[in-house]
Amino acid sequence: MTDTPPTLTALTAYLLSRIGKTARGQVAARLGERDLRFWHMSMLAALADFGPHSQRELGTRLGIDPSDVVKALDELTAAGWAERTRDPADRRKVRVVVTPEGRAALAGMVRDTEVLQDGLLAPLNPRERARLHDLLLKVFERP
Amino acid sequence: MTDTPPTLTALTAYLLSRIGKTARGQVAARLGERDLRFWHMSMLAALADFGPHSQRELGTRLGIDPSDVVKALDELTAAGWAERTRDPADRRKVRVVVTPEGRAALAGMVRDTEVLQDGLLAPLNPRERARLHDLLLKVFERP
DNA sequence: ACCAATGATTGGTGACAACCTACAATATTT
DNA sequence: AAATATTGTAGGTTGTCACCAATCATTGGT
Repeated sequence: MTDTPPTLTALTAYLLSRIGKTARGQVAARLGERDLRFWHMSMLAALADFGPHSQRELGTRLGIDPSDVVKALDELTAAGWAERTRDPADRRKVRVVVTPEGRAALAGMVRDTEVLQDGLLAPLNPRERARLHDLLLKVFERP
Repeated sequence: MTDTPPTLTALTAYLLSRIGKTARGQVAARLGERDLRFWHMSMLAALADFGPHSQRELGTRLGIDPSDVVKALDELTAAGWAERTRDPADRRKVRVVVTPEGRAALAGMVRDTEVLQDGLLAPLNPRERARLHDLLLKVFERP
C-alpha cells in the first residue's frame, strides 16, 4: 500500500529527485541539530579546498546569490569558522578565509554525512556503492 | 573556478542531493510551463497504476498531508483528469478515479520527463544508464 | 576629475512545501 | 442513544529558498 507507482519508479529522473530529496532531508536534519544549514558545509568546503575567496567568487562557485552569501558569511564569522579581511590590493573585495575551527567543524559535518550515507546506501555492497558514486560523478561533471 | 569542492563531490550523499535537485528543478520547470506541479504527475500515476483510491490512501501512499490532497485533487478534477465520487459503502470516503484524459496527460508528462532525462544523463551510455537506474532502484526500495 | 563598472551589503519579495487546527458529515463502538 | 473515531474540507502558519532593487565604497578607464 505504501508502494510507489511503477510509472514513476521507471523514470531515473524520478528516482534521482526522490532519493536526492531524502538525502538532502537527512543531511539537513543532522546538521539542523546544531543549527547548521547545507551551505554552511558547502562554503567551508569551498574555502578549505580552494583557499581564500572573495564573496563573489564564493557565490558563483556555489551558485548562490551574492546577497545570500553575505547572510551566510555573517553566521560563519559569528561562529568563528571564517574570517573576513579586506583585500589590500582591491579594497572593495573581502578576502574570506576558513579558520582552523572552521576546518574542524567541516570535518565533523563530513563525518556525520558519511555515517548517514552509510544508512542510505545500506542496500548496496561496497563495490556497488563505488559504482554508483562513479556514475553520479559522471553525470554531475557533465562535460 | 566553477568547480565544486572535492570534499563535497567525494560524498555520494552530496551528489545525490545535488543531482536530485537539478532533476527536480528541470522536471518542475517543464511541468510548470503547463501550470502543473510535481504531485499532479505523482497522483495521476498512483491512480493509473493502482486503481481508485480514497483520498487518505492517496495521501499516505504519496506521503502528502490529507489537507493538501484535497487542494491537489481540486485542480485535477477541475482539469478533468480525475473524478470524485462518494463511496456508497462508506459515504465518508471519496472514491477517486483517473479519467482517460488524465491518463493521456500523464503519458505526456512521462514523455516530457524522459526527454529531459535524456539530457541529464547525456554523459552516460545506455548500459551505464541502465546500471544507474538499477542501483538507484535498489536504494529506493530499501528492504 | 569624472564616469562607468564592480563588490559588498541591506532589506525586501514571491513561490512553495510541509504542517496544523477546526469543523462537518458519516461510521463505529459502547 | 450517546460517545468516539474517521474522512474529507477549509483556512491559515511557518520556514526556506531563490531572487531582486537600492545603496555605498572602491576601482579602473577616459
